[in-house]
Amino acid sequence: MERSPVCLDNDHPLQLRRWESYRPATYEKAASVFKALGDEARLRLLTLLIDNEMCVSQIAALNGEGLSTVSQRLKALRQEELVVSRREGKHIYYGLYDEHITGLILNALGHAGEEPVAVEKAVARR
Amino acid sequence: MERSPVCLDNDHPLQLRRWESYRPATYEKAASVFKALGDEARLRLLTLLIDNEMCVSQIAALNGEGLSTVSQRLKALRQEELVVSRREGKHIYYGLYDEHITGLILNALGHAGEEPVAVEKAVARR
DNA sequence: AGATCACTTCAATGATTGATGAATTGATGA
DNA sequence: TCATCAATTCATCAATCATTGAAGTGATCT
Repeated sequence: MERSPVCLDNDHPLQLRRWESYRPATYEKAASVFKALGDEARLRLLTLLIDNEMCVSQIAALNGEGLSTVSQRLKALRQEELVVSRREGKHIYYGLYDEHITGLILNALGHAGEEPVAVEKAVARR
Repeated sequence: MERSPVCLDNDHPLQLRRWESYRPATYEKAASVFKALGDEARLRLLTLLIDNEMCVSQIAALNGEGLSTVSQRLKALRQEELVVSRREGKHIYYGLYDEHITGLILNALGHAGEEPVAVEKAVARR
């Protein structure tokens, strides 16, 4: 690995309390949830489930996608506890895990939907 | 592609208002922000920046990593407007883009840090 | 101006990831 | 019980991603 500069000699004071206060498993878990959300197809699927509890074949038909494609996506979301499933007759219905998930998605879409900000924003924020 | 079942014949009523109300670009942008957050190394780096505005070589030295590794990570975060940079003398200092980012990270870490929930949680929520 | 320093960009590599058809599971209905 | 249907799992392939050393950039200092 390349050598790091030695600017620490110049005595940058640091307070690492918050950074150190989380366990490795916490970072791992939080990152894996974000990763599950970080795919356009999965995010659209989650948004769809805000208004409608739906079965797998419905979702597949609605988007013209394969069953296994949709099922794999739902598996990823289930593993992160973003959705829950429920069998009813021949169908398995999926819905969002809880209201916290709804808030997370709507919040993100709300921010992403805003117009591009001015270049000066990063400076003006202080 | 495999054939979809035809359960739509069974007449599932749907209301797609919210799902349809977002533009493709909105989903794309929101997903790409989540994707940037969905990497453990980047998430740790962001958390570090909550308490400390830091220069690249400081970060690298703190974790025993290469300069270019850290610089590439910061580039990804910059592109999603999660961090801002500022030159001061020989150093370039990085900090979080705004307080909204701080809230997003702390919220996610807070949830991820909770103890594993009971199996019945998904049922009990209704 | 020339040298040095902090950082960024480039390019190559290995590791993950998402989509997909085929095979499988498990519940339902004849 | 046997056939059917919805959904899942498996295995493969292409595409994307993170890391890393080397080369490049641009500001600072003498």
